[in-house]
Amino acid sequence: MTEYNEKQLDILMAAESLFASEGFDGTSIRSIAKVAKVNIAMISYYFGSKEKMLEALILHRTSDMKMQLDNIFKEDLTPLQKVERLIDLYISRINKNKCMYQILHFELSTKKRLMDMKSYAEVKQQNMAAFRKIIREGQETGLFKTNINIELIPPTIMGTLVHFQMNRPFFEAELGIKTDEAYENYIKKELTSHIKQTIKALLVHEN
Amino acid sequence: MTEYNEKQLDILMAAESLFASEGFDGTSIRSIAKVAKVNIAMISYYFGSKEKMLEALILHRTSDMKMQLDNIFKEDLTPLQKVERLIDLYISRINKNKCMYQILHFELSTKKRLMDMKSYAEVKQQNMAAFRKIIREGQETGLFKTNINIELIPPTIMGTLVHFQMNRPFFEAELGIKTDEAYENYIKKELTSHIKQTIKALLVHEN
Amino acid sequence: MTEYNEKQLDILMAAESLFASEGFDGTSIRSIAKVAKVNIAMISYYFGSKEKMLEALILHRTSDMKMQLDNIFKEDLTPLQKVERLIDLYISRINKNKCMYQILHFELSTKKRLMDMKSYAEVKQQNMAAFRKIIREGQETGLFKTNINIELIPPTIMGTLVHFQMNRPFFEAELGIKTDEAYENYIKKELTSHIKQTIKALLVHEN
Amino acid sequence: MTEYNEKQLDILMAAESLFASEGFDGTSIRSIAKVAKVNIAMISYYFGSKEKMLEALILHRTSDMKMQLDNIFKEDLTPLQKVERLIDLYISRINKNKCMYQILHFELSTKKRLMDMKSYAEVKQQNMAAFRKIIREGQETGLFKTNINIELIPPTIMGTLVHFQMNRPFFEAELGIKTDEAYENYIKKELTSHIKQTIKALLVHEN
DNA sequence: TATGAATGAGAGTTCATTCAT
DNA sequence: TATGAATGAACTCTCATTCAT
Repeated sequence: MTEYNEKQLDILMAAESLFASEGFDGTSIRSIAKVAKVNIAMISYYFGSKEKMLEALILHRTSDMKMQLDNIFKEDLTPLQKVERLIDLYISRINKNKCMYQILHFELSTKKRLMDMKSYAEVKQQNMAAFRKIIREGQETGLFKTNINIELIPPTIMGTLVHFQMNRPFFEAELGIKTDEAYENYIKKELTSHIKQTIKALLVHEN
Repeated sequence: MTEYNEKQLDILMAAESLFASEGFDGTSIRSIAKVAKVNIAMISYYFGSKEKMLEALILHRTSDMKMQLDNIFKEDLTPLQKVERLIDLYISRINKNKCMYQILHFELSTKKRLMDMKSYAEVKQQNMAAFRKIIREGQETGLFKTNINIELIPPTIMGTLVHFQMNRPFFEAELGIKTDEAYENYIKKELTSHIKQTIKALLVHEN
Repeated sequence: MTEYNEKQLDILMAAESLFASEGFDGTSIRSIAKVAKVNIAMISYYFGSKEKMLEALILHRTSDMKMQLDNIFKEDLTPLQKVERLIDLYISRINKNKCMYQILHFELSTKKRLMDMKSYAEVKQQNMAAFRKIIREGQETGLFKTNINIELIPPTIMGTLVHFQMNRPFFEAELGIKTDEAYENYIKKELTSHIKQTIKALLVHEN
Repeated sequence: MTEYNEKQLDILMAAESLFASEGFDGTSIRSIAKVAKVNIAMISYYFGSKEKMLEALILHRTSDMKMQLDNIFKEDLTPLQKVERLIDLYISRINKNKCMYQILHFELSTKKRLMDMKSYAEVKQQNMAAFRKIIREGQETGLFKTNINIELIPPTIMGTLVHFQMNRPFFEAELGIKTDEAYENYIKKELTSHIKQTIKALLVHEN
């Protein structure tokens, strides 16, 4: 949870944006330095290396994510309401951290990054654990079906959302959406609603 | 639909594998040449440039995908059976072309590849069209619900599957899977079953 | 004085044009083959190498030049008339062989071409000899001044002409000339006249 | 008029010498780096690219040339003396900047260098203007002939000189000159004298 | 005789990083 | 602490040439 000074944050934000749009290997530290308006040597100087800066960036962002779950459990909600709240949380988080998810999504899939992904793994484990807890709760009270594979619920939610984000040009054409705003709106309304409907159909006995 | 000779295919397959695991920018033509056991100059010689080789690769693979849909419509199946067949087709296709999907997934998401993605877009449009047709058929016969967003069904299927593929290390740990074979098996059985169950829950009225 | 077949001549002419405009090192055998519409391997096959083709080209063109001098001496002309005829011959020859002179001009000045320039040197020696002969003739008959450096007359003629050719963009601007035709015309009239006037002033006593 | 540090000047001088003897395309940046005893990457680092370095070199040298003309007009000389002084200036300048003239001479004649030659063109225009001014002055005072093409005087001077420089091997043989020193001496004495005599014969009425 | 396929060498350029200050 | 200068390594691509047919 190291604290970064302003220049360091400039670098991280420039890197985040560039890594997301150009990929890690496709981004040179020169371009990062240019966007962040700092000296080229600063990156190695502050973070040690390009790779270590990526680690720092991921750590920085994922540590943000960690402490948002607990609130859901504090309120007095039905299991289904909790699931819906969790879906809302997912979507808003991914929307907010689009760039970071883009990076994670790709970098995790290449075998060469041997970096310390513990932090991110923890976030995912927490999510999984939260889901498991809520669903078991719903199953115990007889609200939720029991013949379901709990571990595959989060990938259904996340996967649908991420797929929709990453194939944006296709869906823009398919759905006749033209502006950034309209796309974000579609996600917030239609896609969110669809995902909730899907998970609900999977979990809850019909009427 | 150009035909390639053996060496050209060697190059394309080496590139496919490396691009998938290292990314386009992370892969040097030297490493491709090494894996394909050809001279470095061959890549430029055959394909013009690294970038054009990627285009050729994508074209080569996506043109493969195009002609597999029709069979489903020829058989005499219920709409639900057709949907399930379609899901099977998706999964086997993605499993078979893991590398290409990995590449497409990333390259499509970076803004810089302006290459001709028509071929791939057509495949996706065909898939979407197939789904639309089947689901409308099911709706007309009263089997399927009508309050669903058809366009978001394919991303649900694809997204779930791709997410599971790309976060493999996490799910391996979470599910205690250790071998490649076991992971593939899990996809073929549990994940396939989960996706079918999900889509069915979404489409069909509970009895 | 080897005879070349049609394809070989195509190659030589393509090479001549490209060498003149792009330089020897700036011209690839690929581009020559393209312009000449022959297979790339033909150049090495016919001429042995790129360098040897240049030699062949120079030999081919300079051997053309060799046999044009004698006529002047056959006619019954005054020494001054002979000088003027020689100047005309120079200018028409350089105009006709612009490309070759451009090439020679450059290639001769780089130290690295160790090629056999005998043929071209012979042409120059012949020219020099012709001049010497004519001027001595004029001096003996008292028509020409005797305090002149005969060896420096040819470079004065050639130099003026070549300089005008090679700084064409500058003189076009300076003289307000806009078309190829007008430039050629200027050479044929004004420049030729100027050179003759210059040489005459140098050689002949003002009456 | 940018100032260059020592290493940059090393590079420029190495490049000048190599470009002159090998041509631009015939010179690799590796060889420049070797001669200048700097790292290969320095050339791109300092000048951006090989081509830009050539531009920098030309600009550097031509800007030197610009400010040498004025002195002639300050002194109290007859028009003929001024012409002779101008010829001396030309010759010494070309002798001093042999390499640069060699480069300019060739690069200007290939169509592909679209670089900013303004600086050099200005030098030439200044020269032309100086000549025009002096000759008109001589014509007005009745010293110089009026039936002459002023624009063609500079190319006569320059052309003769350059031709003599570029065909050095031929003239060495023809004149029996064997050393660098002797050749330079020949230029300073015989050639200079010949050019002056030529221009004088062209301009001035005999005795 | 003629050629498409293939190649090693080398081109210019950019890279992440280090070093002296 | 901060940075401009500098660098070796690696990059993609093109070169003239050769070889098997």
